[in-house]
Amino acid sequence: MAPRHKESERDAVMKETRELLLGAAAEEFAREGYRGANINRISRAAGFAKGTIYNYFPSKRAVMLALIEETAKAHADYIVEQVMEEEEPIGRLERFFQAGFAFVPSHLPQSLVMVNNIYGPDVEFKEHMYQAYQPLFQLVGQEIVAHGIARGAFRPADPVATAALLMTIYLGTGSTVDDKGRPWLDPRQVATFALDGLRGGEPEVGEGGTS
Amino acid sequence: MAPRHKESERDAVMKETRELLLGAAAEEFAREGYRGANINRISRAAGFAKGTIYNYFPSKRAVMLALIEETAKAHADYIVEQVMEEEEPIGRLERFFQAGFAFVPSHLPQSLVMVNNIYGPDVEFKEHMYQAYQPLFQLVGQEIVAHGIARGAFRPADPVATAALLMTIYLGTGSTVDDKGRPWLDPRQVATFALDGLRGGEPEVGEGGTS
Amino acid sequence: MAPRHKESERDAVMKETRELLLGAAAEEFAREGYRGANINRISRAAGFAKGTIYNYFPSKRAVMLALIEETAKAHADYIVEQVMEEEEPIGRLERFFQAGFAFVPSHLPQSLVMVNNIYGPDVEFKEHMYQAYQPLFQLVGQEIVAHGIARGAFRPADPVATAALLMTIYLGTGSTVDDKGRPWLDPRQVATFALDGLRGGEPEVGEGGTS
Amino acid sequence: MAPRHKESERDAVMKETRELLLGAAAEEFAREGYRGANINRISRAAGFAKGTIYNYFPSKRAVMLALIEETAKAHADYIVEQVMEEEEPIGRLERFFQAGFAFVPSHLPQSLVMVNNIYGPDVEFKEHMYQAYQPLFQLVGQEIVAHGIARGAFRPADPVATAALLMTIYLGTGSTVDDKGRPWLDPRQVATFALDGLRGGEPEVGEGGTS
DNA sequence: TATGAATGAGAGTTCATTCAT
DNA sequence: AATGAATGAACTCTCATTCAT
Repeated sequence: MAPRHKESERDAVMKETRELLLGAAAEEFAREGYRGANINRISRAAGFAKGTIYNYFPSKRAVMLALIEETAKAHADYIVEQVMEEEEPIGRLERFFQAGFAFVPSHLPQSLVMVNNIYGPDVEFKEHMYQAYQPLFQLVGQEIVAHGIARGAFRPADPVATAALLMTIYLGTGSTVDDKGRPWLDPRQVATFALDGLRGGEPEVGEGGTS
Repeated sequence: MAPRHKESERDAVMKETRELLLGAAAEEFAREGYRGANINRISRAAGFAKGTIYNYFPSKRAVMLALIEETAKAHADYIVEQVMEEEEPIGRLERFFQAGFAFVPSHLPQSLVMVNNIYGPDVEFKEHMYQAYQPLFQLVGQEIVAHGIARGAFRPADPVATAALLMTIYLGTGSTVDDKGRPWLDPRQVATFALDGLRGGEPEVGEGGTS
Repeated sequence: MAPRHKESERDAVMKETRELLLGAAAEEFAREGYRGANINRISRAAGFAKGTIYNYFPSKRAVMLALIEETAKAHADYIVEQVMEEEEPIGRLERFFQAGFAFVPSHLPQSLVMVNNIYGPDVEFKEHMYQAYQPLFQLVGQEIVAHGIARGAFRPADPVATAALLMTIYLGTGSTVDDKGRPWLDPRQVATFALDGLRGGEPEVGEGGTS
Repeated sequence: MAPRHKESERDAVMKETRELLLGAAAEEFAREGYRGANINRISRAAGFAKGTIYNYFPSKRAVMLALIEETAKAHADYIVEQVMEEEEPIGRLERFFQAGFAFVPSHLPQSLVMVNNIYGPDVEFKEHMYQAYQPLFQLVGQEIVAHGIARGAFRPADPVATAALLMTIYLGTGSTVDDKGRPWLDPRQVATFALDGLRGGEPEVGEGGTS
């Protein structure tokens, strides 16, 4: 009944509203944590009345879950674009870290929220994170780790688990940039660690014993 | 007025009550996060009425701050005892990781809380963590990193920052042992990374370029 | 966006809700005192859920402060209307006392709260009372006291301070009408005192003496 | 069994402890009001542990009731001593006011508490005040008011009610000395009012009207 | 008699969510 | 689709009172 472009116009408006809400949510969640976040404040910060957010998400939890998904997608797009321009394993790994360290400040609230969820107490969010990042884990596992192992550049290891490790490292590293800029962790050094780790020296440290 | 034994007996009881409360707090904070934690539940879980915890700590925040301090102390004692039995740098580093990986499961709730604070949104807690861990950072920085650098076992790096990095690595690694034991991160591999990283291959990855 | 009537209709409803809440607050404060008053009970007594009052006032203190202001305004309107119909100083003073003694029973809870604040321990409330009553003090000071002094009907005295005294007298007098109607103080006699006091006989009682 | 003076010594100590507690209670009640007062703080301020006050008074209410009684007694003693030195009605009235205005600052916390109770919401305290002050009301009523009326110095009035009025006036006046010394009410002027009021000019103001 | 740890009812306040407009 | 008043569960913190020592 209504003209078709009206429909799609409304769709566009709704999509934009949704993005505004998720952006405001990222900032609120980053600043206050999930429990401390105020959903009314999110809706207001996005420029809407407090009830509006409930037209887009059924609950506060659903906002976080949606934010996790969106961020994982954006993250994956960003990483893939950068990594696939390179062919060599070492080069891909370097690209991966460059892209990773660039992603964090350019999506700071989102990154903080992700890290918060990784190490936070909420099991459902952790699980959702894990699911949402599967595609990226797979891709990094295949196109960087397995690729490098196959070419003999890296020592053998589980590709997906290693991908998770790599991402966790730079996400965590990037997130320790606190207000006062106190450098608990040094990104450069972290990257070096990771590269050395993948290339491998002798294996075996840990419970295994020294003998 | 009262005999001295009575006084010290009371002190002992109060000290134990305090420990019970902090133990219950660690579990609650680990399970629910700071914001989600219920201070009445903590007091009940420790075996007391809900008001009792306020005879020991003036506020919920104060409970967390005290827990951070206690844990940092226990952590430092634990690490130092293990590490100092060894003389060789590589041996010390291995001991450090063994002790670290052992500390986490033996103080799981406390460790989860620490990690949660490191990556959580509360700036006061972060700051307090940093302060409380200074002694351990110093010690690890001196007795492992600087010690190893001096003996040529490790490549040069800032000792204290490196100490923070090492601890963050195993704390974070140990804390991803979620309910289902899903191994996002593999401790052994992490330790290998770290050891390789300290021993060094070529430096330079990250923004710095290859030059 | 919404039609204008809707807006003003909502405004009217909110205003009425506010008045209901302040009315209930006056009764609760009068019966229990500020500290003893239960803000949930206020909201319930006004016909709302306990949280509703927080949509109108940010705190319990704010409710009291608003009540002080509203009452001072109502009080001033009431007094002014009565007093200004008369021209002669003595007549105005009589009108003032008539209006005052009539105001108290017709706004009994509010009056009790005011007196309670005047003689109560809360300095912020006292200060707020003083500020809120300034307009009435000024008016009574000018239109009754100074007016009467200028015409030679009253002896010279500071108009504003005298206004405060007069009001305090009838507020206090009216407020001793306790549940059992026990007449500690007799309004008629009080008014006589005040009139005689203003008209003056010999001055001087008390420590000083003008000689 | 125990020697007799030990007994009376203990009585003396207990009496002093009681006085210390009531003194601290007066200050706490004056500063915080009854509901806001903290009974533990009272016991501490008196130099004892928080439980000690319960060895002397069965409850917080009982502390206030005892304080009312003690203060009324002290007040009566003070007034009677001053007033009875004079024979003439006017002289007695002047003495009464002098003594009254002197009593308030020399027993400021107690006076503030009394006034607070007179105008406060607690009916039991009001009642207790009224009972405790009966002896003083009777005395002032007889020895000043009735005495003066009998000698033709004052106009006829109910002696006891007038006594209550006079006391209320100077208690209230003295109690408006707030922190900043803001003079809502001027003691001198108040005394003049009262004297004139007793001596009488024309009667009739108030609801009766003159017409 | 004095002590102070323990208790638990109760209060102020927050905020996710609902729903009539 | 957007609004915001209303709701009430839930939470932190206070403190009068008890009682074993």
